Amino acid sequence: MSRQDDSADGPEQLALIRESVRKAKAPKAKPRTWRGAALAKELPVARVLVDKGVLHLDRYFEYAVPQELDAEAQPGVRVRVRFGAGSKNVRDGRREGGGLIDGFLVERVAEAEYQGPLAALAQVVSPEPVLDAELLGLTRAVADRYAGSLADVVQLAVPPRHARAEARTFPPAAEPPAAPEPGSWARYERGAELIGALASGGAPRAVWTALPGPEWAGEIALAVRAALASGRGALVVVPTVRLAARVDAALEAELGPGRHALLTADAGQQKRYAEWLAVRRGSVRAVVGTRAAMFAPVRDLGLVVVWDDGDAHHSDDHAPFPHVREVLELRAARERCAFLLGSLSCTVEAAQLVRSGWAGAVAAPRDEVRRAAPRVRTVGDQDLARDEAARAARLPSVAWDVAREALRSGPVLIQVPRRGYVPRLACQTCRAPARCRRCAGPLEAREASGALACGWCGREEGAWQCAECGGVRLRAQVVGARRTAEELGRAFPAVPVRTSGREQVLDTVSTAPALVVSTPGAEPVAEGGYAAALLLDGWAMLGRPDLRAGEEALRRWITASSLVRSQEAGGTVVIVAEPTLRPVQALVRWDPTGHALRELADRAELAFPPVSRMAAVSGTPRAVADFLRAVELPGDAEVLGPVPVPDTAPGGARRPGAPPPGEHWQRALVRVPPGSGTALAHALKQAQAARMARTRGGVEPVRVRVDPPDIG
DNA sequence: AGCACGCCGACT
DNA sequence: GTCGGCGTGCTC
Repeated sequence: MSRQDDSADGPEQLALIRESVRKAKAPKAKPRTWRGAALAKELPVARVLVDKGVLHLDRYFEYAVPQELDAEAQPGVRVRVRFGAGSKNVRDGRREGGGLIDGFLVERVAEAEYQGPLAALAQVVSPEPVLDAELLGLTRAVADRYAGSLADVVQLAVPPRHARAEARTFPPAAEPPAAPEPGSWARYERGAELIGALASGGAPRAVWTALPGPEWAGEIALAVRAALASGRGALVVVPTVRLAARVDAALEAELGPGRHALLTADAGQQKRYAEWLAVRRGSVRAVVGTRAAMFAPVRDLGLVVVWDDGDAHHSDDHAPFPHVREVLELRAARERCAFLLGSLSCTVEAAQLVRSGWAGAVAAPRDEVRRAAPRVRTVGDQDLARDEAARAARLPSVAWDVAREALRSGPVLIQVPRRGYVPRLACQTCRAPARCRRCAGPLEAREASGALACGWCGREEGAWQCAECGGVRLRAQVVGARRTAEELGRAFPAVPVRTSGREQVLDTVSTAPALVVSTPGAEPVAEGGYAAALLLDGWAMLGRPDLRAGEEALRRWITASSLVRSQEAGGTVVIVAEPTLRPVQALVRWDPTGHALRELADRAELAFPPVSRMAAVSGTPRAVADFLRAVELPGDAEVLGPVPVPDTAPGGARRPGAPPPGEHWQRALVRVPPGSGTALAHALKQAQAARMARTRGGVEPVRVRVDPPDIG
């Protein structure tokens, strides 16, 4: 179909197209929308990403561009269009129905691919090209990576509009700062090299194992400054608002005021959009924020940084659940910029980046690590058995002694597992998990009565006996933060006890002696460092039936322990856990990278992620079976299961994304070797799209998730 | 998701 | 004949 020249009936070029299609059927159809309205002379067709759920995965819809919108209807702008079956009702010359909905103008083209008649753009909401070519490319790559829809990813990437913020004018960006000296980066092998490469416009990729202590935030700020010095922009993503504030302060100190933006979801809509616009318009060249900031439209990006990639906050909680580390990897590759993954600990994925050669390792020499880390002492089962005091007081005497001694010189941190995090009960003697006799689900102690019951089927267990060794005693009672605080308060009556947890998080504590009871992730920073830390109930953190249990436990211990003074300054950590366990040994030796490398080797042997790529397909048994039959998987794909999905998480809480109440779902895992991840995602997306298209004839939905988080 | 279209049975 | 059931398919 060719474009008509606009001579006699110029205003109606596209209407002619309509007529040629319609001629056979309807006598005449000239929609009111176009009557008298001229169309844009150049590129009169707009491709629009319509924001309308998952119904049409990644399809663009074409609209005619009226002349008066020609100038503003540029790629990337938000538009409003009529959409819906009602707009097809043109027989009597009326064009009604089909409400106005939002969308993004993706591109302008000369000719429509769509064979039918086009409707006109109703409105350009604002001329701000929020979804420009770069961001479109990134969001599409993320959607492809996760077998998700482009519209879903765009929703994560572009914050809601706020007109007042848009009307503001933004000052031009300040001149680049001078290149920094390496400073405390000199403590790391290849640290100075990294800063030098950033400052001179290079694009190094590094996995950085940070030394314990609070310096990491300043070190990130220094890396950002180096990237800015090269005339480029920089982006830092941290897991929590609290850490964002810390890096924010470090950036302020390094760059001075007004040189960077803080992008967090907790700011109000107006502020959030204003900051985002300041970045988009190039007024601000450095950004720190929480996970949504991973899409921040930084101009001429020179460096992306992700801090503590093991923190679960880095997984978005909206479909398709992209992970900050993965998205920033994509950005580093697409925008040819530097990539810095920093952590006190080390994930298997980070180890994999180094192992594969994609990134280089930046770490301190052993003796530097030993000097900076606290001394770590373990209390294992044998110690506990010999320790009658521990029985009575629920705290081993080593811990008492260390705490008493440390309280002379400063605060002591006590880390206790969060309630609800605590997993299944285990046999006192052989530590085998206690399982339900009927369904093999995890046994739990009922909160109110203390009675034993299955976390899956609810069956009560009156007379448990270990299936492995015949033992009849269970180890269980994890003491909650409040109870621990009370007991410690009685034991040290002269010392103030403070708690930091879910409901109230303390940011800092002073150098004065105090007992600080905290759940993981909520540990306050102590000025000058804690004199000691007690990591209680270590076994509970390790008992989770999760592939990541060891890595996660180590990460939490290291995070808490790194707030403690160095060994030289007398800092001590006591951990109540078996000294033979791998993560415990890694803590004692302060070797998170070694731990991750060993875990990685195990995963490779079992063909588990990240050495393979996995996707989960869940739904009713029939839906999963139908889906698996229809999907055209790559030849090297392997299907595991399906198996029933428990609708409660360990601990009894309804897990997010659980099947609708009353339905019992199944889940299959699909696994492919490295290199076939893209093909897998593509196949899943195709099958899902085909399914959506005829979701009417009683077709039940399936949920597809690439990189499922809870493989156990 | 809505909403219209279309191909079947009960009605004025 | 025609009104209206809901199963099917489309939305530029």
